[in-house]
Amino acid sequence: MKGTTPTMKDVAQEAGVALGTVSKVFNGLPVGDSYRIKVEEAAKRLGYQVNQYARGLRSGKTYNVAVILPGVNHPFFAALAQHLCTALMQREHRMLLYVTASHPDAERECVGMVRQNKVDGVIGLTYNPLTLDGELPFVSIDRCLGPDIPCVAADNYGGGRLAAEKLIELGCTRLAFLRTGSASPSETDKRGDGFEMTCRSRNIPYDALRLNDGEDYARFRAFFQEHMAAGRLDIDGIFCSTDLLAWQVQGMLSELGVRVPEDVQIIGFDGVRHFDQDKLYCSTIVQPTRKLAETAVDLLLTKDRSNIPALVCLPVSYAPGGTTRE
Amino acid sequence: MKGTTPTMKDVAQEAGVALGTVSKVFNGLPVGDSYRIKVEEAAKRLGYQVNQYARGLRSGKTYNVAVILPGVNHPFFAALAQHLCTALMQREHRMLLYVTASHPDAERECVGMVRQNKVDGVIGLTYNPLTLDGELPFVSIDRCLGPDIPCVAADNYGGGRLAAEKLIELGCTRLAFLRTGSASPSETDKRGDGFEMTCRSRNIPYDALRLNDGEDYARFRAFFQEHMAAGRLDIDGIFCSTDLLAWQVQGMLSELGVRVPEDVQIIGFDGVRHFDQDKLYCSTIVQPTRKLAETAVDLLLTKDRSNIPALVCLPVSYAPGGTTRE
DNA sequence: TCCTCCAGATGAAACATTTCATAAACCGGG
DNA sequence: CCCGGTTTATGAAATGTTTCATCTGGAGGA
Repeated sequence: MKGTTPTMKDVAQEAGVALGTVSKVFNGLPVGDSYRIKVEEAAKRLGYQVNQYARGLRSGKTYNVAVILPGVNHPFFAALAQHLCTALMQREHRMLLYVTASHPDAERECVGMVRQNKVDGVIGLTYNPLTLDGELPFVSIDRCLGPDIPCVAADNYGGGRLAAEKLIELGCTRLAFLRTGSASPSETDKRGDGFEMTCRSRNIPYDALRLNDGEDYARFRAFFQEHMAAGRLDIDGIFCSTDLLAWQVQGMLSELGVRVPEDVQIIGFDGVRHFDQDKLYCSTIVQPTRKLAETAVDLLLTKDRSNIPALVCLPVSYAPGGTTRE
Repeated sequence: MKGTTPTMKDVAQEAGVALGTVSKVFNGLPVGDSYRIKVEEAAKRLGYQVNQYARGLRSGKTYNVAVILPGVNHPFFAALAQHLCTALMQREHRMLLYVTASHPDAERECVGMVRQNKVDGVIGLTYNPLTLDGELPFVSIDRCLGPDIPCVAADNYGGGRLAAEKLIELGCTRLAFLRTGSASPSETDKRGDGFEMTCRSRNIPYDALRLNDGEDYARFRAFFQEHMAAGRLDIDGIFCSTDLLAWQVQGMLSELGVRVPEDVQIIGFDGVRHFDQDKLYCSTIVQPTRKLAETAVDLLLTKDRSNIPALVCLPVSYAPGGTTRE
């Protein structure tokens, strides 16, 4: 017992081999079997663990990955964070989590800390393109930031189509698409685009109401009141760009005395759940959160960074959650 | 432009000073003002950032902290994670997040990774005592693990008392305490203890139903049915050990045709909110999540580890959330 | 003018690893 | 048994810090 944590040199001495040999064993490089065994046994005897900081210093590989999220309070981000963490750990990496609260300043600050910390790569769901200039492998989740930044996202367009198809299938004849401005500009729009395309091709009348950044939810309320002119809502199917919005719309409608799903059916987007339980907030288009996380990690850790797809689009699915007639 | 990231040596050269002087500047050690300025300007010119791995290797200080949580899906844990992250970043540390899903195996695995990663300390909300043997500074959140492990927790006992007092104040005459077995054994019990003490001292009749690990929620349903013998519920105030439970109890009661808060008032515990919005799930005893996180971080980063309090107990508060008459 | 001190700057050594040029070991074939 | 050729182990150099023993310059006293 030396009282101090054992080093590779100690292991080499204990095993009676050279320092470099021990290094190779712990990096999976080819080593003669007899040597490998000697080293492994010596390491176990001493309780040796690789010092990640020395490794990081010398080789640049640090085995940890920075994850930048707007927050972890929202269940979609929370699920993402959780799956990213487990996916990374399965691949022997650690997750360095930065939360930005969506402030560009905070995001910039994170980039500084990320660079300072010398991580192997960054997985981010951010608003600004994060000026990493290709210094570091970067994978974006749910936001296409540029041609040379790989992005993994749910099939937002297809999800929009699916929502429209479901509502029509469930008997709706007059639809609406509601969207908040706080979400990213490009991706959430695709949900609306898919929705509108389907409505048009099926010849179903619809309204689309997009809130700009900073605008109040009051506009939604006004929208509903307009459509209640005849005493009852003249819309019977609503697609909301997020479950959060769908949840709030439910509140507004119940205040107005409109019943869900009897009078109007609502479909949200995300597939988030109450607590970590099963219950959905509403009928919804479910994002494949786990698959998103795993794909992002795989993409990031791919050795050959020359031919990486610019966009991986994962399929979504429909799940009834009480705000539709099925 | 050298094409490679600048090192301290580069900064020293650029500033025309010695290597050690640059080091001192970046560690806040005393340096002559003229030197300090020269170094800071040179560093800015080169865009220099301290290499944390070299620093960690040499000095043992790594400026990152491991945070071990059962999960990040539950809004209470999510809020905790978020506040821990910001509190750490404010103190120039990074958060290495490990999620365990409450499996002892996963927790053990985390300890290994933590040790291997050479972090400055660990903040954990875990089930098992995490055999760190005082190797590393450790702060436990919400669970008292032992005499030499500092713990920061909400005032669970006081919260239980507060819940009982509120219900009584709001006119309840027959109370119940419900608790799930999945939460930690000791801490959640304190909530019940406080509740029962107050009921007893105020001479209010009450039932207490504690679910053991693995037992089904069906027992709660059975409990309610028993108490509906007279056609209507003979209990008019319920205290649930968590908001999650309160939420599910609401569902059961609405199935039974019991109205909340007209027939029975419910108070939960945690103070978690829908998404990251304001809306509470129920009337509740609010945990000071942010304060918990900040205290844990401060405790962990305290230099002088000799006289650290074994338990810091933070005050809770009551917040009406629709399941009480105020 | 010279000597003594002292605050403060200096740079070599150490930290634990990876990598690479070199050396040793091994294996067949003549 | 020896000799090329190939495979595999070796250990010194290098990575970017911090630390500490040493050195320097300047002020103050005689």
